[in-house]
Amino acid sequence: MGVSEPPGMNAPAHHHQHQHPHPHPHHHLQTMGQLHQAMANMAHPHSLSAHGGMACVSDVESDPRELEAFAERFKQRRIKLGVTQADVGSALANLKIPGVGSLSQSTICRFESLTLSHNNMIALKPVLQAWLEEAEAAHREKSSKPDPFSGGERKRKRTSIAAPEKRSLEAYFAIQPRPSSEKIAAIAEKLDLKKNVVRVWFCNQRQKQKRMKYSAVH
DNA sequence: ATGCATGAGTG
DNA sequence: ACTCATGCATA
Repeated sequence: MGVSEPPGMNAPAHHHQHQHPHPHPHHHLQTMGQLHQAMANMAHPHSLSAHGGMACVSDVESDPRELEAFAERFKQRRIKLGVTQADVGSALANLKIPGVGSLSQSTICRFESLTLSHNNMIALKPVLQAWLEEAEAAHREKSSKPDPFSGGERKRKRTSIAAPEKRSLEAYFAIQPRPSSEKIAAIAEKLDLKKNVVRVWFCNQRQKQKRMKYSAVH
């Protein structure tokens, strides 16, 4: 696993982070810069109050501030170990935690930048924390272990919605975030896009609104 | 880092 | 048909 992470610099604008699953014609510096928002949430807890029985199935009690702090620490320590987001994702499978397999670079990235839903963050935290501990322990032992991994193949194409169309969609979304199937069809025709593309766009837009960073009062 | 997409689960 | 967690492909 000793994939290296080039000491990246941050460019405030846009940068790429490439964790090459396989050799590529061009290289990028891996960098990451995330603005930190200072959020002052109050979400306050603990009222140990007594509520009758205890039949609850989920009492996720983790404040946003705690998560934010963890994500930040996680990222720094991960980089310190010289491990990429993609490496973390695949290494998770080696932890053999029941019901936990590997994750993609995307998901690790989103965890670090808090662009996942609150529940998703809560669910992933213990797993990533476990990985981090293992990784740091192994690092101390420094028992070098090579890991020959090979790449994959290229497949799918990604449709891209042009800026003008995107602006229209945003306008529609503003007035109606959940258009009916027929409304979607109408929009699709006006913008000359496939109906399914429009439908998925709305779904993703809604999901975006629910991400930690933008959803919680900030 | 992020846009568009899939699939499981729910109603 | 939607939500939610997640990922491939790409900027």
